Amino acid sequence: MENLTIILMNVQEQLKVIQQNADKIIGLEDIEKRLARGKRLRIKLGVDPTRPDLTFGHMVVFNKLRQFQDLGHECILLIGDYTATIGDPSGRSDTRPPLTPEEVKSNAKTYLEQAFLILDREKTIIRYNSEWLGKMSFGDMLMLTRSMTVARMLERDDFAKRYAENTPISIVEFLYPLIQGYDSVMLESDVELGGSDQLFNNLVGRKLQEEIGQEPQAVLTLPLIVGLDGVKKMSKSYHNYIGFNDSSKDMFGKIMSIADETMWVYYKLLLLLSDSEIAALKKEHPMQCKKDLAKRLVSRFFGDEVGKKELENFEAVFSRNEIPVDMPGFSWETLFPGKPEAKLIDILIASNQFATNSEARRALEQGSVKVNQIKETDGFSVIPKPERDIVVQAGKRKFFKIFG
RNA sequence: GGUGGGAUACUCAAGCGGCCAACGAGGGCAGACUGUAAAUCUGCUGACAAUUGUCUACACAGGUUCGAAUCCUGUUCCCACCA
Repeated sequence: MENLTIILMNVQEQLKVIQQNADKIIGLEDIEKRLARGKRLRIKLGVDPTRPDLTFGHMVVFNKLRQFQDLGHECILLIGDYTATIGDPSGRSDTRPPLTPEEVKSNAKTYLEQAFLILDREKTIIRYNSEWLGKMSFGDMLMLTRSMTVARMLERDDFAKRYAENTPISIVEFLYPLIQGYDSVMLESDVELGGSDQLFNNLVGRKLQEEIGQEPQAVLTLPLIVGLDGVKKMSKSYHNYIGFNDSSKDMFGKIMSIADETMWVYYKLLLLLSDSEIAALKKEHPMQCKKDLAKRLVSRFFGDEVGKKELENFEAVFSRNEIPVDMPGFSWETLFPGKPEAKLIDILIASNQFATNSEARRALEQGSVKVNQIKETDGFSVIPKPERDIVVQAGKRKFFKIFG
């Protein structure tokens, strides 16, 4: 079945798919040669299970792996479980504590659950680098370090920068690219995927394979996607990300909050639209395009029904200033058992929608609170136990309902 | 191993004995304006408290003082330079 796909699609057609959205491809001719002789390519994507929450940044790379899957190639998702238990030192900002094997295992599990929202579960081969790294001796490791020089390491952009700025670089960090490269040797991969920041590391794999006499892997990097701020790359540490685990409402809202320019990038990298398709979209009203983007992406993760629902919700709340179709609700009796009335401030606090009481107070002071669509600034105004539902709103995002 | 420098709220970064819950910038939140945004302008941004009150905070532990983020002592961690 898979082989059939390969036969049906000729080399040039495949190369076109493979090259779509690629940032850099090192060894394109190697890919072409292997395809020409009918080889089923082995694709490697290494993932780091220290942070199990996937963002749309990961989606760009997963999309590419998915494309390879659809072409019928052999796709390996390599979980860096061994490396995670050592601790990833790359954090200039925060040092990540090494994880225990149990943590790694459970992280990997949640990671995979999310990854399969994009990947084809049936066609994904899962491997763990502890399979071989766990068996390596110190001597083996020393052998490996012979293939790399300090000067070459310092070619890597971020190392060079940090060295110049006197920011510390730990020796383990020098070891990481080697370890990653060794993974490629063990897997005998034909192509390694990664974000554009992984170029150097992935090239180390290519080099090691060559030294050992394997056919060197090609390296295909994908652009890093820009985050919600429209400036920095999407990353959890910048708090500018959209996560696979976000609620459908948050996902929709976050997408709507991106800048217009960012939207086209998302169309291209996340939905894989072609340039001509995007050019056509640009003729439409940007707001319409953005709503459509949000709806399509939310549908991708939550299904068409939810996508449609969130669109309606958004239009109601933001375009028509209405209340959303669904929101959290509390019954009066659970909040104020036996009480015939309550102060507005106490209602806000009891609803648990505010991180602190002060925050609730501030919302009132700033005039963002509405009760049944009517603005309220006095926290001490008394609300009687309602006969019918009342809707409380704070800002554009917080809504909740109290039923009597 | 030696010498110097540093540790302040989400981040960066002032403050160097009272006027400090702590300048300023970024971020976040809210309001105005808009096409959802972006940009712009304005306000808020430790907690608790029915206005000006209390508590907790400036690495940690003590001390000096009427009073300390600010001075002293010790501890921990970080950085640079020299070995």
